[in-house]
Amino acid sequence: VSPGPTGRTGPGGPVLHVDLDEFVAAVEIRRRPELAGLPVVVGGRGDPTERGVVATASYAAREHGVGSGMPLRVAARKCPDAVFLAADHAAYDAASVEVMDTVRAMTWGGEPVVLEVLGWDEAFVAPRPSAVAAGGLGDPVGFAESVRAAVLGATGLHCSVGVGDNKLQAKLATSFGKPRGVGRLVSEDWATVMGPQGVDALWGIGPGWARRLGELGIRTVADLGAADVHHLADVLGPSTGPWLRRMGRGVDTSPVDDTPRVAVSHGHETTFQVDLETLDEVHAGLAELVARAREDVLAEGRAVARVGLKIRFVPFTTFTRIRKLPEPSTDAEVLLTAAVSLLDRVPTTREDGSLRKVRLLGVRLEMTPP
DNA sequence: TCTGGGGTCCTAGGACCC
DNA sequence: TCTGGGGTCCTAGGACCC
Repeated sequence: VSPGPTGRTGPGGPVLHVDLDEFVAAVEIRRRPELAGLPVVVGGRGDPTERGVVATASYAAREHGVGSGMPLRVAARKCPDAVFLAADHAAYDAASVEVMDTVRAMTWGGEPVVLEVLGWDEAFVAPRPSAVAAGGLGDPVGFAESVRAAVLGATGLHCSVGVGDNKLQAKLATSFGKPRGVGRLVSEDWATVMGPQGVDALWGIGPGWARRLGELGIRTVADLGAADVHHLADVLGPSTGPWLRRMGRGVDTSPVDDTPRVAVSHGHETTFQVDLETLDEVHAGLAELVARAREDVLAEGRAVARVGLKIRFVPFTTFTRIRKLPEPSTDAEVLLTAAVSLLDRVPTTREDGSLRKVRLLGVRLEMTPP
């Protein structure tokens, strides 16, 4: 793992968004070539009769209507011949490092690129400000093609690349390039390409915001860009309102920033294959989750400031509770005691005093700043 | 055929203090 | 004769993303 030199770009230069094609499925197919072209579904423990959902489906599986977030049982009904696999996080971590190291080693305009990693399979890429100022970057689309070729050559994995004048545009452009291609969306095309689309086509606007905006009569990206900013701020918040309007106009001034992310929290949660029915089982479940989350925190040499509990009862009623510790701690007993104590703030019993059936438990440990 | 798991950020509202 | 106005800390939960 070789972190690149720290840099960030200002507005002005081109921005690329690199997104691996069917990443998780592609990693599985790479090590098992006999799966190529077959419907492959990764999720849960790889058993479609269990509780779990699809994490990634190969393009062949998507042709059968299988998509991420879908219950595995549904996927098995839609595509009985699919190969179901358990998620192998370590393999995806390793493949991701291969890809990111490959891109990070590239130069653009004679200088190392700035690479901002977003997750396993996505990154923003920009030229350094000094390279922008010096000119001679060449055609960004040509550079995007060279990124695709480099990643494929070094890792055997295909990706798509978006080219834009900022991160928002580049991110959206990638979908125009998928799969195995380059898409382009720049400011001068914004109104034509994005204006007529629904607001939920934007990155960061999901069903919730789309519904709230719809109640204000704002349905398209063009509507959003033309909305009154004071009204949006009043109704949606002083920070969210203006942010939404800027998005409607294709404006995004956030830099591509390769400063390593500092984790805020670590957590684990489990949906049980069989609902828990006793308090002993719940305590044992919490002990397991606390232990796993604590290992992640210790691996970073950090301490825990707040302990969070998530509990989902049958059928699907979910509560979250969180508590600040009197002082930061990594002590296993302290963390577990805090997690268990949060159960007292949740309605855990039915009218007859018996425990409600527990479908999911989760623990989240929020850390002090490093 | 019921609805994962890992995260981040934002907002609202209550408590508390001056 | 109704109960100011900030500011900060804390928690619950919504919303979104991969």
